[in-house]
Amino acid sequence: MKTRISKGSQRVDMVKMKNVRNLQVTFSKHRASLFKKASELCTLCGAEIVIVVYSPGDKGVFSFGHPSVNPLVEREAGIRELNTELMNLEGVLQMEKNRGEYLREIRKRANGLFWQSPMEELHLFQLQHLKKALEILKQKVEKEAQMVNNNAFPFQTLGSVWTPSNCAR
Amino acid sequence: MKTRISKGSQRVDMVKMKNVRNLQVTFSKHRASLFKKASELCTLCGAEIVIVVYSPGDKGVFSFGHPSVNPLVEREAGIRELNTELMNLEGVLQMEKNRGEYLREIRKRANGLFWQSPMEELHLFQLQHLKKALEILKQKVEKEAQMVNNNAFPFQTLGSVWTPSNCAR
DNA sequence: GAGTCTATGATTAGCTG
DNA sequence: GCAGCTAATCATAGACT
Repeated sequence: MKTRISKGSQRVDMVKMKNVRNLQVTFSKHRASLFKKASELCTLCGAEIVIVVYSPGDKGVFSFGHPSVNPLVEREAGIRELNTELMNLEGVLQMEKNRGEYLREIRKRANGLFWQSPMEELHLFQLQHLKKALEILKQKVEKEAQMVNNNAFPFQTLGSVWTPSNCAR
Repeated sequence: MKTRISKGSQRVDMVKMKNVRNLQVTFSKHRASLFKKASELCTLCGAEIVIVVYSPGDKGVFSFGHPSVNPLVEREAGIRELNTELMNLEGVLQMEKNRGEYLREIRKRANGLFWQSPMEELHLFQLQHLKKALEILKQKVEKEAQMVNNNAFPFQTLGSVWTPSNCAR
């Protein structure tokens, strides 16, 4: 309660904001009020809102979602699955290459008569598996886009669900 | 300016809100103030924010993004690409099936000696193309997640970028 | 849909604990 | 990081244009 130079100037001199401590406090307060405003809008008008906030300096990620949605987690899961699928596809490619080499080698030595093996069926099975995985992945991405999870809980507010290392920024 | 019964009650009796007209007005006002608060938070603290709002009754989708991001459009594009890839894969599968039938048929009639054709190489090329497409798709999803576009424009506020039909909710 | 107006109450920056 | 404080500013429901 002493030497309050410019009390209550509020949004007038917001641009300066040099002090780090004050910046952090201001960020937290504004973030809280932003999420509060969002929840007001949800309950008031029945709207559905998703908010993702990257803190200054990329120290953390905060998200708000109603009626459901942890978009970060879901998206992260989607990326991980895409990576898995790519590795699967890589394996299929490698097998295909090996098989090609193998075939070429066999063809060099003997002509035909080695084609009773169920290689084609195995290969077909793998492609079908890959296709199924991609379809599931597609469904998840679509579900993420639609955001219809009708979660029972009114709001979700998550702080720093990603560590900066995972965030990869 | 006449018979103002309960002026200024503000957030006390927000729960009722029966009138449809007032609901619409309130939604617009609150949405505007929400985006304003978000932009304040951006400029104040250097945060990066993405907001997606589904209007009550699913009449439209509104989004706010800083420093870039039209997450809806990008995600929609991603889904469309996934669909394309799935159709490609479907085609590969069909070719694989046909090829299997063809091989089996040939094997029944003659033993070997038909394996000079470049079928394996063709097949390999298709898989490589598919893999490349998936990698590009993966990059886009990751880029979407990272949201580092360093757009020159300070803010983006988009109203109803999806029509309800495309929104598919 | 989007402004305008007005009284009222919420919000907030900077500070302390 | 959170909570409380205080004075100054802002936001907003409802009505009208």
